[in-house]
Amino acid sequence: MPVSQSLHLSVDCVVFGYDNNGIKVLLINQKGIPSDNTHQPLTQLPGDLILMNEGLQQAAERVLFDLTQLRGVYLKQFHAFGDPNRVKDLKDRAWLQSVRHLPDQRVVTIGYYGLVSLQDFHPRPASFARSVQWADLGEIGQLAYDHNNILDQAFEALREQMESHHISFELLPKKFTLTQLQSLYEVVLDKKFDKRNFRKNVKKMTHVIPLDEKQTGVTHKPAQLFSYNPHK
Amino acid sequence: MPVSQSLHLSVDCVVFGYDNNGIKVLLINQKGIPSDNTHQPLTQLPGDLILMNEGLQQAAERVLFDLTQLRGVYLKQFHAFGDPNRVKDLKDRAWLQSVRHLPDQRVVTIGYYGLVSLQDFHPRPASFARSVQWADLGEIGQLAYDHNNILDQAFEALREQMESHHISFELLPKKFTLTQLQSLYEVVLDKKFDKRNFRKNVKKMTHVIPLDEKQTGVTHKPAQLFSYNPHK
DNA sequence: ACAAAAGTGTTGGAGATACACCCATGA
DNA sequence: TCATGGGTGTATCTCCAACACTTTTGT
Repeated sequence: MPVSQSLHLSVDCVVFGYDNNGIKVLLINQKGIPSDNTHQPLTQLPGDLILMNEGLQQAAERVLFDLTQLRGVYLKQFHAFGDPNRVKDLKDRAWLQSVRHLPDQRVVTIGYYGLVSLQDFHPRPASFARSVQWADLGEIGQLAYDHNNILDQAFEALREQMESHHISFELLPKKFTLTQLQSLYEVVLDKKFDKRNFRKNVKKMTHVIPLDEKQTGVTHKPAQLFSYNPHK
Repeated sequence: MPVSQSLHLSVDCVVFGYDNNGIKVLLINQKGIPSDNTHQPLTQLPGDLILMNEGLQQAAERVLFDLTQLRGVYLKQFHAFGDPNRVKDLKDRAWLQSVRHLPDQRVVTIGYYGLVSLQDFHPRPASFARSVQWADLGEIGQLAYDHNNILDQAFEALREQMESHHISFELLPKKFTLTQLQSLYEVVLDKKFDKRNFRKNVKKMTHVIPLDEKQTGVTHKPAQLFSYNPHK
């Protein structure tokens, strides 16, 4: 019986970055392969094989760090992708042959997504990432493997989480103004909200707590900062 | 680098069964091991290793069929479980040694859940299942591996799906009365609904369509049957 | 004093909730 | 004819959406 004796398992991280100009995604560019000029280095999500003794969540965090040096991003599992041919595409062959011992092996991957404030997280490439970029969600070209699909489903998951108001506040910046929170909602859900109504709703959420602290360095009335208490 | 060269991947199916008396779960009892009287056959969710050339969804459907002979159950992926020690518990060792070539190997599993009407689906044990049972959700003892945990999370996923009204109607019986639908909601969400209000809401759902058909064989006014159109 | 974003209440309407009686069937 | 669940409408209330001006700070 041909069971899953030899199957690779990976994690892929879809890290959304947020500032006042919209939503971006963290992508890495593969290193070129020195002795191969047929290889077009592709862009992909940060992801790699898991190690034998680490948990899945742990693997996602490690892989994200290994490739982009980001730490402390809250990652949430959203889906496993296991099409037997998901890494068999021609465009991906040269690269896989250069980085894997068994490049033809089937790879099942577990997708994680996260959301960070662009001001707080500054990725730097490492390992097999030649470079790292925050790419605009609207302007993503072809990615390696089935990563366009993974990205779409990750964004869908993020959106659903916000819509259902089951917000993991782990996904949000630690300190924020209500205007920032509102425009995050607006850009993710692609909807406008009324400022006063939005604030009324936030005040009902007992896990959103006002701090004794104000914005500084702004050229207008400084806003109150808020934080969240995940244990509520 | 110790990568995931040798790692097993499985699927586990959490099939909830519904009739007017509440929610049940489909469990299988492991066969005894002839030459081993230290082995206590355990109860577990239907699940097994995936094959090399099948997709994950396909694997879930096949495994469910192999063990319980059920076909046509709509299964939805909800989470991957990958704790490195999830199959290392003492209680599971004897069994794994009897069924696996590499019993000590790490196993990552993808969880699927489904919901069926108890009247329409009659499982029969096959493969390594000695017997099959619909167990009452409130009365589940210790299961093999981390299956108690998987079960809890599956029920949580089902509940969330119903709460958010993103109901996959694939999960519901093909033909149903509004009272049946209501009491399904009630038993899953553990809440009572008002009959008239519930019906008003259902009438707004354009994918719930009334049939020209009535209940038969009941000792009271026969109810109209409804179905759903998933393409709406 | 001006620019720029922060902050704040009220009202009308839609949608949710509460509630009780007649109907069709099989025994 | 009786027992059983099926099926229906209305009044109230709650919650959500719409809406505009004053406040605080830096320059």
